[in-house]
Amino acid sequence: MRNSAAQTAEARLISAAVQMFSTRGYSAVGIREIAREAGVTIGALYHYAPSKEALFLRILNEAYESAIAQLEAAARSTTSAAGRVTAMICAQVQGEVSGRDVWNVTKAELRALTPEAREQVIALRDRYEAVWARVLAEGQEAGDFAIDDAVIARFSLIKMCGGVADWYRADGRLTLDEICDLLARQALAIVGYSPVGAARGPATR
Amino acid sequence: MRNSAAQTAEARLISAAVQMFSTRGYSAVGIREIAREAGVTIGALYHYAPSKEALFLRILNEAYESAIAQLEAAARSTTSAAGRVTAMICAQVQGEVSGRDVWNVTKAELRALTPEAREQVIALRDRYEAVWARVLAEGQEAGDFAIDDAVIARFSLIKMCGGVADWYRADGRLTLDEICDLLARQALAIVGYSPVGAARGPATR
DNA sequence: GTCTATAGGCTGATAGAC
DNA sequence: GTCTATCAGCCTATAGAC
Repeated sequence: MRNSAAQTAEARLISAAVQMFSTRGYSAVGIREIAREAGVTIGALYHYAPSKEALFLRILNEAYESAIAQLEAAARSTTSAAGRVTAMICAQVQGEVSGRDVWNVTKAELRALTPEAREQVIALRDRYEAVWARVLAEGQEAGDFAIDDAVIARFSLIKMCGGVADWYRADGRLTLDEICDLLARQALAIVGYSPVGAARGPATR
Repeated sequence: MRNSAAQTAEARLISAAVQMFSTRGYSAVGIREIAREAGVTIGALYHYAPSKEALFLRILNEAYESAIAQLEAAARSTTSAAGRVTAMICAQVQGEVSGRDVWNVTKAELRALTPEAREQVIALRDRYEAVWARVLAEGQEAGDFAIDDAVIARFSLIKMCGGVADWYRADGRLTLDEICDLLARQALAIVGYSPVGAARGPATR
C-alpha cells in the first residue's frame, strides 16, 4: 500500500489508476497492478468498478466535467473579450498542469475505448470546445477580434495550451504565471485582437 | 492477406503495424494480429524484426528521419524569415496529414517504450525542434520577428500543426492548402511578424 | 523465408467464503 | 467489503522442421 492509508480504498484505486494509465497507457496496465498499487486485491477493485473500462470512463468523465466547469467560470469572470480569452488560457493551462496525469490519459486513450464509451467522451470534449467557440464568436461579433477562421483558431488555442504539461517543471525557467501570460499574448495574436476594437487595425503595443 | 500481394512481406508487416498501432495503440495490439493482417505468421514476423518493440522503433525512426528532412528542405526553400515559417508550417501539416497513422503512433506511444528506446526517439524529436529553433532565432535576430519567448513560441507552433490530422478530412470545409495558409498566418501572428522589419510595429495587412 | 507447436506467463473477469 | 481460487484465453518469444 503505497498511497496514504488515510484515503479510502476507492480513492486509492482511482488515483492509482490515473497515475498508471497516464505513465504507461490504458492497455499496458493490468487490473492486478492497479489493485496492488492501491493496496487492495482484484476482488475489492471489482466491488468499486464493474470493469476496467468503467473505472477508466469514470476518470475521464470527472476530468472533463471539472475542466468544463473551470473553463466556464473563467469565461464568466470578466466581460471583455480579451479578458475572457486570457482567463480561459490560464484556466486551461493550470488545469492541464495540476491534473497532468488525468489529461495524459484523456488525450491519448480515446482509441482504447469501445465505440459507445468513446462517443460519450467525445460529447464531453465537444462541450468543452463549445465554451471556446462561444467566447471567440462573441469577441468577433463585438469587433474585438479579427479571426480568419473560427474553427482553426479554436483548435490552435486549445492545442497550444495542451502541451504545457509535457514540459512544465515547477523549478523551470518560467513560472506558471509567466507561461500563462506568454500564451495569452499568443492567443490574442491568433484571434487578431486589437484594443481599439477595429478589426485588423494597427496594434498599439 | 488484406494488403496488396504485390508488396513484400516485410512492407506489409510494417504498414499493418503502423495502421494497427495508430488506431488501437501499441500495447493493445498483439504480434499475432499484425502478422495476420500482413498475411504472414509470427514466425515470419520474427524473421524481419527481433521483437515487437524493435518493429515499433523502426517505424518511429523512419517517420522522424523523413519529417526532419522535409522540415529542413522547407527551411532552405526560401531566404525570408516569414517565408521559411510559412513553408515549414505547410511541410509539417502536410507531413502529419499524409502520414497520420505514423504520427498518431509517434506522439502517443513514447511511454510504451523501454527507457533506452525512449531516449533514442526523444533525440529525434529534439533534432526536429532544433530546426524550428534555428529559423525562429534567425528571424528574431534579423528583426523580422518579435518573439516574446522563443521556447514557448516554438512549442505553440509545433502543437498547432500537430492536431490537424485529427480532424482534417479530404472532403471537409477547407482544403489542405487553405488550412496551411490559415495556420501560417496564425504562426506569423505568434512570432510577431511585421513586414517592415520593425519589432512590434503596426501591421499593414 | 516461412511454417507449426509450444513454453511460460499475464489478461479481464467471476464465484463464493468470510 | 474484502479476500482467495480459478476460468478461459491471450501475450511475447523461441525451437526446430521444411
